[in-house]
Amino acid sequence: MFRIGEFSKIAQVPASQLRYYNEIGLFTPIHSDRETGYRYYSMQQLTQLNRILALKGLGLSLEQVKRLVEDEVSAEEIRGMLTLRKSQIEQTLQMEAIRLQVVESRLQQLEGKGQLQDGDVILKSLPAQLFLALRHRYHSPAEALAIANDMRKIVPKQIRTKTLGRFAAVVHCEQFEPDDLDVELGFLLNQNLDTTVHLSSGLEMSVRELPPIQTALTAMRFGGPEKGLPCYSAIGTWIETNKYHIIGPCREVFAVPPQPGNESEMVVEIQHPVAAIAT
Amino acid sequence: MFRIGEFSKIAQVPASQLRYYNEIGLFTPIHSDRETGYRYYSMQQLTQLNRILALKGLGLSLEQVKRLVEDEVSAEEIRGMLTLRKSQIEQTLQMEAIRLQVVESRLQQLEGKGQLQDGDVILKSLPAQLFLALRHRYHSPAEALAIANDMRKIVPKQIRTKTLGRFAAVVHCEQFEPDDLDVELGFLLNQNLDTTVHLSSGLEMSVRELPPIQTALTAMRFGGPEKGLPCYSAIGTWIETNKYHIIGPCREVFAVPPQPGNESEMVVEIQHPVAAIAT
DNA sequence: CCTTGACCTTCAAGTAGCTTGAAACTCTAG
DNA sequence: CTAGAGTTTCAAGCTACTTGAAGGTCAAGG
Repeated sequence: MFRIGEFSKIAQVPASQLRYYNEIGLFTPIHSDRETGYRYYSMQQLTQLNRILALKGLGLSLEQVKRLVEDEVSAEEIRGMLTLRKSQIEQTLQMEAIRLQVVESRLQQLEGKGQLQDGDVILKSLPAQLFLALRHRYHSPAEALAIANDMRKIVPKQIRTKTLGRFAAVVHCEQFEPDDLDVELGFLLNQNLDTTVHLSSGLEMSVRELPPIQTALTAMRFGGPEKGLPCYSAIGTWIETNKYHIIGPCREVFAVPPQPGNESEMVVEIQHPVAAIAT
Repeated sequence: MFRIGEFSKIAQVPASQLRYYNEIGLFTPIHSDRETGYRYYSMQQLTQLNRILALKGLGLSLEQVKRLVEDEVSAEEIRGMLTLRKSQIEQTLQMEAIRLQVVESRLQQLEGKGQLQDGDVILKSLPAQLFLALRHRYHSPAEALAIANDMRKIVPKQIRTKTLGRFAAVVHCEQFEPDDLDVELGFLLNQNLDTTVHLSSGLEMSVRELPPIQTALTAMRFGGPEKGLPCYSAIGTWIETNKYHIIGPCREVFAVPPQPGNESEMVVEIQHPVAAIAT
């Protein structure tokens, strides 16, 4: 039998942690002196402690570890816990990889420019997104606006509010030509859907997945498209000075959609997928 | 100007979080009503909030984010922060990858056996380890023991206690033959060292790195090598039933080294690198 | 036998980044 | 004027511990 200090040295675990595990009932000393309160551990307990630490090392919570070592758990449940944990790890792995990318972009940006904050352009990484939308060629901005209004009237009646995200646009045409606009309009979704939505014009919206964007350059536009110039020029300047290039269609996500009556109150996030030019 | 609820919907950030950011002075509403305490935000603040969320998304602490957006920070410092963060991410990436491996091993083990706990054999993953050691062929266990005792007397005098880890052995010989033991004896290290240590026999210990073991099968031995049989047989059984194989030399790490006088009190962790047999 | 110092005890508070809840106040539509 | 939605502050809770204070215990040396 060893007192807590010696046992902690042998097990390479801080004594405070052993006390804590005792407190929450995860790992109990083999004997506690009634009079003095001293905890006593035996070498045989090392095995149990190691098992606990191994399970904890997989990233399970102490509550889960406790259930596992107390063995009130079927093989089925264990499999469930581990499979869940596995997918969690896979997810963090992905996310961390993206973070690394963004951090690297930021560092590169620093090299070129010496500061982090350039006007109101922000570097982000965007996950994949479900999108209930219609891609169409419009011959005037007004035509597009009409369809958009139609969508914003019809869609919320057919889809649960919870499922429905923000209104957004993907701009497929390379340049802005007012009489030939190739734009995909629709709603971002929070869950998958298996429906299509028919508009009054007979056109049909369907669901597809927008791919993730590892590095997006974003800017906020307050007001209608006429306010867009400063944003686009800020993004353009950024791209030029930092030696990036655009690698996909631009997205516009409406934080505050245009309300009939005061269209100029809208707020839009402009998202441009970019990448550093290989050097 | 928007009240907190509406702003939180637009920004997609819970109101509680906005209140918290206000409390810690990270993101302050543009106006607070003196009488009612109501917080009011403006659309223009979306940009700032987005910047904050982007930096936080890189995994920086709110304290760090605060310093960055308050802009009391030089480009040099930013670079430092980001480079640090980058290496942290790289590290977690590595660790998570290993966790994933171990979880997968565990799951495979479940497939084969239907339970997690097999005697006292535990699955671990071990990081790379510095090792101050001497590899030598011994012609009897007693000879090895003598060298070990020599090491345990001489080394602690020359190396700081803080640097010195546990006493350990790597068993390079495939089978146990008492008159031809190829064993590497020495101390695990907590920091790198640039010295060699001369033993009284004239032999010399030097530092090398033990490679990491992604999946190790470990068992605890309480007592001398004569107590080893149950451990090795438990490990062997485990390997057989779970269709694994051994992929490297076995290690023995001394949690409680043999004390002259009561050698039988020793506690040793046996570590066997293994991998699932490809199916 | 007593003291000294190492070791142990419990209890409380602190960590990060929030979330949840309670009790009370404010605003807006009908 | 009132109901109900929205807001406020304050407190506590979450995880897995760590740190510190105040005080009790133990073994060795004088």
